[in-house]
Amino acid sequence: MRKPRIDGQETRKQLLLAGGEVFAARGFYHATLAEICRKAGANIAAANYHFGNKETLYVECWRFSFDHSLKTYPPDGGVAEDAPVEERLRGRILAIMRRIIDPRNHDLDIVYKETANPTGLLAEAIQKSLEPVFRGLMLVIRELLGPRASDQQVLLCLMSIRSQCFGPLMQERRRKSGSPGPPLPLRDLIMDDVEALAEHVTSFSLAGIRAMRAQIEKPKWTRSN
Amino acid sequence: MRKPRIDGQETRKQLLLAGGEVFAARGFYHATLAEICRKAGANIAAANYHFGNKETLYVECWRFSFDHSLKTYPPDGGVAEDAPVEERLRGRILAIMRRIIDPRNHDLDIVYKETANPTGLLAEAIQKSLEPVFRGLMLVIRELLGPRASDQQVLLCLMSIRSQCFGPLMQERRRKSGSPGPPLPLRDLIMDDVEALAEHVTSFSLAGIRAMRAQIEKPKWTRSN
Amino acid sequence: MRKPRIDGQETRKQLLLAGGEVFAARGFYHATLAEICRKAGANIAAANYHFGNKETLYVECWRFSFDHSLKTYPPDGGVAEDAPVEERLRGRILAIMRRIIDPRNHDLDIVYKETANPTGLLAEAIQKSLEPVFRGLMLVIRELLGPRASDQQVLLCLMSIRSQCFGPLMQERRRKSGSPGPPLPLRDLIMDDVEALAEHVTSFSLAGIRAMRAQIEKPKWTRSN
Amino acid sequence: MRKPRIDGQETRKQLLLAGGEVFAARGFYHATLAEICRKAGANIAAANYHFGNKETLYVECWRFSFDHSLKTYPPDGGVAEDAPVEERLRGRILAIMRRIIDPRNHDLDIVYKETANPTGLLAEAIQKSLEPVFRGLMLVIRELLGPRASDQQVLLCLMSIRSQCFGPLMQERRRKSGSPGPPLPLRDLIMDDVEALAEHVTSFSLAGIRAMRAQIEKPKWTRSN
DNA sequence: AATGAATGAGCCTTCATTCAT
DNA sequence: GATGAATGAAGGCTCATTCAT
Repeated sequence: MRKPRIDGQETRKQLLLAGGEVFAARGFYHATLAEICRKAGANIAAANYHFGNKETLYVECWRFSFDHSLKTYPPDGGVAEDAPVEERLRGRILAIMRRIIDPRNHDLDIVYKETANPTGLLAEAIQKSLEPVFRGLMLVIRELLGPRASDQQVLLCLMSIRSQCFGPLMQERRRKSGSPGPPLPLRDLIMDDVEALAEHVTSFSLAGIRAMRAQIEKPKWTRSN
Repeated sequence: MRKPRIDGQETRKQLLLAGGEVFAARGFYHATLAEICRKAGANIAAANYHFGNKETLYVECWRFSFDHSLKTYPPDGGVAEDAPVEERLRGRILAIMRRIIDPRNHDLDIVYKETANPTGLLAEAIQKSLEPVFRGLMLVIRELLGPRASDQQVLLCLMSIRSQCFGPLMQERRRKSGSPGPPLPLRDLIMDDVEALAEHVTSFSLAGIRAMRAQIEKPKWTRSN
Repeated sequence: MRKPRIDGQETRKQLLLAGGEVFAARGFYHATLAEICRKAGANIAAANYHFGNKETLYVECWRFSFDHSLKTYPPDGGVAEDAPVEERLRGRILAIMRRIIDPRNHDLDIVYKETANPTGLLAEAIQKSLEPVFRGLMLVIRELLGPRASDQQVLLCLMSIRSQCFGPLMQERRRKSGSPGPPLPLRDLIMDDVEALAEHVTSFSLAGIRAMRAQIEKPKWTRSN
Repeated sequence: MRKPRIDGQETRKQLLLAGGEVFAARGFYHATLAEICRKAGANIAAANYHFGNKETLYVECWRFSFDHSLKTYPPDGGVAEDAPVEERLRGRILAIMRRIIDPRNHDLDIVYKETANPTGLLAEAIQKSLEPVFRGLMLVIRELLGPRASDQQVLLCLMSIRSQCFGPLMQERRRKSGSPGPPLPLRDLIMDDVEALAEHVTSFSLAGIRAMRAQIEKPKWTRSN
């Protein structure tokens, strides 16, 4: 009753796909090889055959998921480099949100779970792969804040935008995970229209950034006012 | 050789305190009764004796932690009801952040872990206890947005502020948990000064809200522009 | 269906006894907690409850076995300190052999298995507990060799005696372990009479030691002869 | 991408060599086919392909190792049959010890491990191949003991010599296996000079045998003394 | 009231073996 | 002839829970 092999790497790929799902849904510790292998249609020993142990499988799943994610959703959102800076900000915010919302995408879910219950196994991998994303966002923010903005001010704005992108993920995941109900009415309306959400975050943040720029460039009058 | 107990409820209280710590640090699934009981200086069977099972202990720990948290940090931040609305917003944002930062406070950590790995056990409790907090924040936002704002617009702004308050928590926790390093420089400077962070979130968000109000109240001109 | 507890430490003791048997029969790696617990009439988790892990159980079993062994068979064989040196040698040799032969004794079997497949867990324990035995034997040998014997000469004789004591153990164990048959005829006759075996080793070794002493004290004549 | 093989039997030979090493180092149960095949530069399935199962490989490895061992170290130590009997004893003792010490030789290590954890697979093979060695030694001993010695007396002396040859192996192997330190000082001095060790065992044993012969041939005077 | 002792379920991992190529 | 892939069995360990005291 051995399973016929269409491709030698097929089982491995199925394990990576199933692992991405399960690790995203449960996190490293609560995920079980049994569930992953069942979803992949493989024996429970297959995971250890292909990846040696659970930890390696975890890292490989994230890498696999991240690679696919990056291809599908380029960080610049497909907006041209010479487009207006507001457009480029909108593009980047939308790209992040689409990555988060896409149910076939698991890399950011895994990062989220990893942050909640750190294993330390993804620390390096996450930094290496997310830094470019945030660095690109930072350049856009710096451009919007003007040349006199300090590093700390740029980072504060980055935090604000970043949090608005990732924040809704928490609630969205609870909805899918079968939690009883939304904590507040109307939430679903928001979540079902990513573009509207991205539009809000963009305009909300643009206003915040412009206010900060105004304060930077006219500190005396602002105070005296 | 019985351990002296002035009050039979002392062990129970120690279990609630230790449980708050451990559930906050590890989440429901990864927390073990053994660790909780060890920290509480109690036998491993004490948890089940006092609370019946792990699940009940979990809910009780959160409730205990939340009650204490609410007393220590009233949602209005101690700002008078007749203070300017901007001050009341600043007060509420600062109150949330202080709750998060306070290392003796565990309720929001537990909520965070619960969101990452939902058990469903806290859904109702969280909603009942957090709703007043957000509802208070919503009233302030509605006041700032003006009478013509829709529910959805209020909720969008609530989401923006809420995310900016909770977002940094993720990274802050990673720092304490012994994760190697900050993903970006200067982060520590921000986290060590909660008031500065709250000030940023407040002014950043006030600008966002005001921009939205401007758009609400002058829809024609905005459109025609 | 919980097992009634006559004594709280009863299970622990049964585990130590069963562990001694199984570790002696199979060695650390091939011994299984399942077999030990079955023999002890305990659940497979009981071993981990009482000892934490297999390694600790291993060390404790050896210690338990060694303590009992040392009480039952004092290294001097019960011979008075002022008895003739030949008698003291005979007593020590007989004590070692009785320890080895006694089927209820497992400490030397465990040492033997540990030597074949070292875990490193017993290194310190063995040295601390066997050194006194061999040191006592060494003093007797030095007395027999005379004051002019070098350390190395004493150690060579110690090795000769020691090997003659332990050597037969190898074959004896094979007989009990169900190996088909003795490699040579008449072996059983020897093994069934420990006293005769000890007598042989004593007189054989005394002759060897005396010959060495003769060579030490009359080196010129021996050579010229 | 097939690995080039000049001779189809090359892999088989490499497996026998690698198996000898690993079985000698770990014994049958603790040795793994994976390690053997890795050392042999072969696929993990090669072992079962060539030998059917682990047990057959084990027996074949021992046979292979023993055949080579017997060629390299003839039991008589290369001493002529008409040499003095003491010389012939010395030759045989030295031959055994050299076989044991030679790091490329594994057959006696395998026997040692087999004795510690018997599989029963080598019982017949060992007897058939070791009996000639001990039988040769026995003839020499009988010659030294004289015509009036009983079989049992010959066997006792055989045991004494045999044990002195094999005994040090236990400690020597522990030194190589990375065990921390020698149980007694100066041991290394002894082990590093096989010839000196063999010389000691020879003269020590000759004295023992001669003493036994004296007792055999003058039983009355000895008793009356 | 409180606890030491015990247990069953479940997990990750190793390993010899087998199958299809 | 030879091997990559896959699998079932078994082992050590963790943990929430329960029992008897």
